[in-house]
Amino acid sequence: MAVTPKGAGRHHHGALRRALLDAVADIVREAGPEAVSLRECARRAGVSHSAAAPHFGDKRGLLTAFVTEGEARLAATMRAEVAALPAEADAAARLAATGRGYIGFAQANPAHFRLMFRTDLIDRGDPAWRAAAEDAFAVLDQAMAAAVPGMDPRARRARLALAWSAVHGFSTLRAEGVGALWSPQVAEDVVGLVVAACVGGSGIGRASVVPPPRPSPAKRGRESRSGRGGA
Amino acid sequence: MAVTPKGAGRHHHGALRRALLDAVADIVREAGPEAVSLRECARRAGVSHSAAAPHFGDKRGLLTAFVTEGEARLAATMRAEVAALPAEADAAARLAATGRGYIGFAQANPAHFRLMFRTDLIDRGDPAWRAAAEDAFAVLDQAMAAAVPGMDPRARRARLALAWSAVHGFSTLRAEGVGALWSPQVAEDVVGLVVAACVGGSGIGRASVVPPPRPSPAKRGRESRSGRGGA
DNA sequence: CGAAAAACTGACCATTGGTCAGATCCGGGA
DNA sequence: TCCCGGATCTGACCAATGGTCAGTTTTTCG
Repeated sequence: MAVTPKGAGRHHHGALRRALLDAVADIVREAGPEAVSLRECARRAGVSHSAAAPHFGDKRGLLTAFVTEGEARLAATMRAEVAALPAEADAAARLAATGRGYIGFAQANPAHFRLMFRTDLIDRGDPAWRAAAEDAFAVLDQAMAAAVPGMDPRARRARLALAWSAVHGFSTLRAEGVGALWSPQVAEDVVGLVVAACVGGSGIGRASVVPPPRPSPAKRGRESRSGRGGA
Repeated sequence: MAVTPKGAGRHHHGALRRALLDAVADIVREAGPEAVSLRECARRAGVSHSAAAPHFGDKRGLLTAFVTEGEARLAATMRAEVAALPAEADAAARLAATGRGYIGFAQANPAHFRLMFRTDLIDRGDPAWRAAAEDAFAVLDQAMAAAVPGMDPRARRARLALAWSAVHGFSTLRAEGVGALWSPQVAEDVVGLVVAACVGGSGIGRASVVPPPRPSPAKRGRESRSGRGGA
């Protein structure tokens, strides 16, 4: 259908849907999730504020579509972090990479991340959102399943909850501006501790964790890629 | 009402400040943090919406005062959980109790808890809020310090970040309605895992942790036995 | 070509937070 | 006693927001 150059253009404005979503992204990036208003989005897209209704229904619909893209990007970030691992990386290392991906996404897109968990602003019944959220969760779930194979359900669920809670809590506190003293190094250490707590007692092969509580100076594994310090 | 038995009343309304804060608490409890509006609070207190200004300045001031009380109650809840421990409880058990207190407060007051971390709605420069927040943090900080004495700074900070992130993430996801499948048992298990990860190897005296991942020796089979997407 | 369908506009409404002049009440002086 | 200063509160205004609706414009299709 339609030989219109952009594909979806009807009025003199093409792809309004995309333009509105981009406007949301801009506003969120510039001024935080609270600054997003239907009218400002429409203003930036050059249309009247009523023009969004045919595409998204209401503000909640617009924001739901926006955070749905966020879920997809979160899942992609986690998968990319795993894919960047050397081929011989074991399941624990892949679980750690998944956690780094989660935290990394939240750090790179703090406002977007915050909006993704504002359940009052999004429609959690939306099928597209639900699918995207479940897919993102599946990345973590499968990484955990691979890291602790054959674990009994209760223990496995506890570890899944721990891992998700830890990376989510870390990301949330950081995005919200609390605990500003936390550096990327701390993030790395937290992920290491989580993986260690999930896959076994203390010393796993790869996940070089911060040393155990003995004051004696144990060999602290040289961490891989956490070059940048301080924040 | 009441001819101001106490000393703070001037107009025909006594303690307006307290009445407004109580109104906030009611609204938050009944309809969530987003439903709080200056006008509705004033309506419930029986005054015009401008009456709040002399007491709180603006809406942000009112909410800041409200969440300041929340920080105090959070700290009190954590301390109470520790105090309920038998006298012979060790530092690890006290750390676990602190974590349970954090999660318990969030579960008992989900909307209040959510509001406490809406940094866009509160004034984080407010001295009273700052003091209350630091006091609440100190509870966790001191419990951790007692649990891992003599640990080097980096390792200690990583464990502090892990503990705070885990209990905060768990509480947030729960208050936000995500991960609804998580039971109190899961909360207990998560706290146990966190404490174990912080204080050392695996088995702490009191914190009954879920069993470690040693199900059976040689098994390398299906790892990708897909998990369920958490709704 | 013409009609139906969809996108979009502009106006209207209720509600919100903030501000302001002025009314009201309190306490402390003359 | 009378009256004034200061704080409290009211009612009115304002700008902005989200939602709705009738109507206009554009596209698509019969």
